[in-house]
Amino acid sequence: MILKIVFMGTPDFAVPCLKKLAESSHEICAVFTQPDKPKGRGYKMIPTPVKSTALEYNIPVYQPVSLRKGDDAENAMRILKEIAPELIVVTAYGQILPKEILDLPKYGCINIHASLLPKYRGAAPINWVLLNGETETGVTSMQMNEGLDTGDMLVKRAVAIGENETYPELYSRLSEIGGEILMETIDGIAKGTLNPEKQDDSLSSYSPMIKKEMSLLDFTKTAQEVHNTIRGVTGYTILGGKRLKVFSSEISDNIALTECGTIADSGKFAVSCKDKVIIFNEIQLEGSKRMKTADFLRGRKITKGDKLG
RNA sequence: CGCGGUGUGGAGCAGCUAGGUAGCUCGUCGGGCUCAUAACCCGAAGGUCGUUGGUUCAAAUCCAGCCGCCGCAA
Repeated sequence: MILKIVFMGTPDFAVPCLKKLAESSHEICAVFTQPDKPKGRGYKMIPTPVKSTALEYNIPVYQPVSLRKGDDAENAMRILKEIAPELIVVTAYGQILPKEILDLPKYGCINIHASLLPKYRGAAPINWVLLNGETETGVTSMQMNEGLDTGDMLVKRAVAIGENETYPELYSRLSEIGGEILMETIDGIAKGTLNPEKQDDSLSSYSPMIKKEMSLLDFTKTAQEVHNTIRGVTGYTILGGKRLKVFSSEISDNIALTECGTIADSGKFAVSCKDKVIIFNEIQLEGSKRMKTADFLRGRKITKGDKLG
């Protein structure tokens, strides 16, 4: 069965889903994505990843400012009614759909969410899973309702998280899985083989948006907590008055602890936390590019006892 | 025109403020030491100093434009 589908999504995470759809036999009538915004240095206008992908496949793109109010919302509603999709697929779109849209397609709207629902509902599940040091996460598809990630679950797949796995790595893995889950879900809808499962609200948790202050490393915390911050939101600290981003790290059991926030081993860029020493593996100093710490240390000497932060 | 940093042999950096022989830590190659080594010693190769133009007797260094990379902000 070939379905008429409208796709809604914005960031990289949604791209594998869109690609799978575009390469399937289904008819992708339109893509909705957030408006282009001035971004980056010099406020250049950058199209969203989903927009770029849609254009590659010659799918019409719509970018309403809002789906809930204003002229844009009315236009969007008119367009959607005209298209009359049988299914709307939403992945990390960044807008809340009004009930009118949820009820429009014959098969309703489905959403791909990067967590094992009902845990980690909300905007930033991947970050929070890492911040909390979870060892397992996954991707869930659901039949959307008016709540935030509260719809009935359709297909779910769990994956193990690596000890040192970082946000970009997990993000990319889960986005690929998202594409697979989506196709399974659509197959299930077409064949009528799905068994929607209600979410148990008593087990639910919520993952709010990430604030940038959360990335600042606090070496008075345990090494595991610092490590999880680096993994979850890419940590940063201050070295010689400059911002130092830390992209990846590992915890060491062999290096002797020194005062919190000081260099414990200058040959490895090891920093003491509350209980153990953490080793930075990949860093970037403000104004410079991202590099392995081994490379960094060739040009910039640090001394045991130097203080960060 | 949002603010700022940066571009030097294969890697990471110093040198630029007060123009005048290209330096450091590594890597690579050759040799030595060693039972042996990622360790140590000796030696070698490798750079139009991002690019274009300007000032100058002379520019990596001063001036202007362009390109690339990056931090902040959004």
